[in-house]
Amino acid sequence: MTVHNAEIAEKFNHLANLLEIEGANPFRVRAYRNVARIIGGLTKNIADMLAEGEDLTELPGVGKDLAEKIATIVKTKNLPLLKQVEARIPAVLSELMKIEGLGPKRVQLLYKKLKITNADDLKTAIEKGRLRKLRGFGEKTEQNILQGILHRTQYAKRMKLADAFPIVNSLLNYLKHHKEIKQVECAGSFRRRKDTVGDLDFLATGKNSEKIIDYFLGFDEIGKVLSRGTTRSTVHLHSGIQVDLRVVPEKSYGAALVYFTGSKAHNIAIRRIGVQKKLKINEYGIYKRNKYVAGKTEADVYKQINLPYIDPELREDRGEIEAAKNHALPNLITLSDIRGDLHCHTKATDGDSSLEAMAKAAEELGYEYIAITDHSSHLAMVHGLDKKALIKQIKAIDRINKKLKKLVVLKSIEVDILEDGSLDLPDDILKELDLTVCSIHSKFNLSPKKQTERTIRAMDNLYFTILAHPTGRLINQRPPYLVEMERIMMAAKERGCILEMNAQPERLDLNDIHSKMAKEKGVKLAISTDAHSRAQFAYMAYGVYQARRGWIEKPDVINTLPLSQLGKILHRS
DNA sequence: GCCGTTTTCGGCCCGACTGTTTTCAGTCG
Repeated sequence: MTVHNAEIAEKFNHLANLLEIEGANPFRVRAYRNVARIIGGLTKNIADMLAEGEDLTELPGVGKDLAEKIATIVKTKNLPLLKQVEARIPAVLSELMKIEGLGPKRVQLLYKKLKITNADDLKTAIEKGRLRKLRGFGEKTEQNILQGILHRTQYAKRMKLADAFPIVNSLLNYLKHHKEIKQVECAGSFRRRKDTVGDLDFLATGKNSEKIIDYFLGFDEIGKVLSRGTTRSTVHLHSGIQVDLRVVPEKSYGAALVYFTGSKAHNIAIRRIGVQKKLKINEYGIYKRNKYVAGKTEADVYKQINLPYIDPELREDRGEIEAAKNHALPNLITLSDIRGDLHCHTKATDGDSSLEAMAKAAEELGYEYIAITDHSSHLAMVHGLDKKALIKQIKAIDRINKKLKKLVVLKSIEVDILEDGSLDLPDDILKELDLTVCSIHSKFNLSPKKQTERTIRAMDNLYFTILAHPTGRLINQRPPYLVEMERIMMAAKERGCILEMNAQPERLDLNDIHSKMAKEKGVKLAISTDAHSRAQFAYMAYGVYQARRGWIEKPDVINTLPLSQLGKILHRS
């Protein structure tokens, strides 16, 4: 079994944490964190790259030493240096660093002086008043750490992007009502449209920053104020979500927006370019010999370092800066490019709305087509359709298409891929459909090899069109099932099959990295909502966000095509 | 540990806020 990129990245992150606690050279620690991030964002398997004889030192931030360490992990599944460090200090200290208010220095002190290695020990020590005897620790710090432990046990998970939207909108509405505030935006991973969001970073401009901070602290959803300065404040909402507000002058808005949108790695990369050009870049602007030269808009900031504007979704230091330098940034897909939805359900199985209601809603959205894809009978708990029921639905669609003027309803099914790779309905009925959406809903625990071969066997069926939610993950609920994604993509490409970017907020499957991988391999995508009600057609936005994070452009996505061209893609053979 | 239009050595992004301090370390983003 080959080592996954994520496992390699995890080893380096863990190593970085432990070395940081030991007080190692911070730049060496950063080098390990950096390589973890680079590997985590790769669209190729490191193991495959090595097998093909690629030189890993070509990767940014990877030199001779790291290339050797990576090769050792791939060969032996072990990192000897990590073993050595773990022999010196307990591996679990890495976990303590995740508690708010605890960094490497404090964790080191707690371990050295009080032999504390976990949150339970720490809580006991605080309750017995042992912490405040340490130099640099006082009563307040004790209480803050205690709160940090509590907060972490209650709100360990990042929220789904879709869950952030209503909170962001309500706070934006509140802030926009203050006359001192000129501009306000939610930046951070929310603005990069990452699939999950940790805390929310708001940015506002205005002259009287203290008044603005005061007003912010009057927001009625605020539970606890963690910090409060003249230009910045951090709070927890009643819901447990952390919100930061930063106030800067208007001329700094662009620079601050770049800074607060991140990612951190992207910021470091552009500041480094600044250093090369003898420019200092911070959240207030770009400075040449301490003189302000730009910062009002984001485009101004990028222009000063000779780069075009980079869309927030791309700002992960995953090649966007290189692409910007070469004028090769993607022209990202937008919601208005979408002409139809190729995956949705009706009352016939587990949807909430009738066929007619779904068609009407799609027409109101201005779509040219939708595919009705109810479940097949193998999914018994939703009363999936058998052949007879599907024939009945086909006839109903024929009747409704006669009535519709602007929209065409395509006949389809979300057909289960069975354990042996066969489809859950016979070919003689599948051939009557315009397309099929094929998915795995059982046997998630097969070995990666078996799961992959199951999927590829299914694609061998000439009536297989789209592979739905290719990894089956449910954010915060179920990990992706293990498949060899590169093999699946190559198989899809050879056979003319499409991969789905499922837009349900808890799925977003393919993820961003897999989307980018699909694009690089030339595999076409369908962005589909899997709507189970009329309202869920709106999830298309989340699918498009995720696709944008995966560098996807309009031509990569089949449901940007007019119906006349779509048919050619859907029919294989 | 990485890296090179000042460099193969000596740098490495930059600033706000808190708490425990008497001038600053630690943490966070």
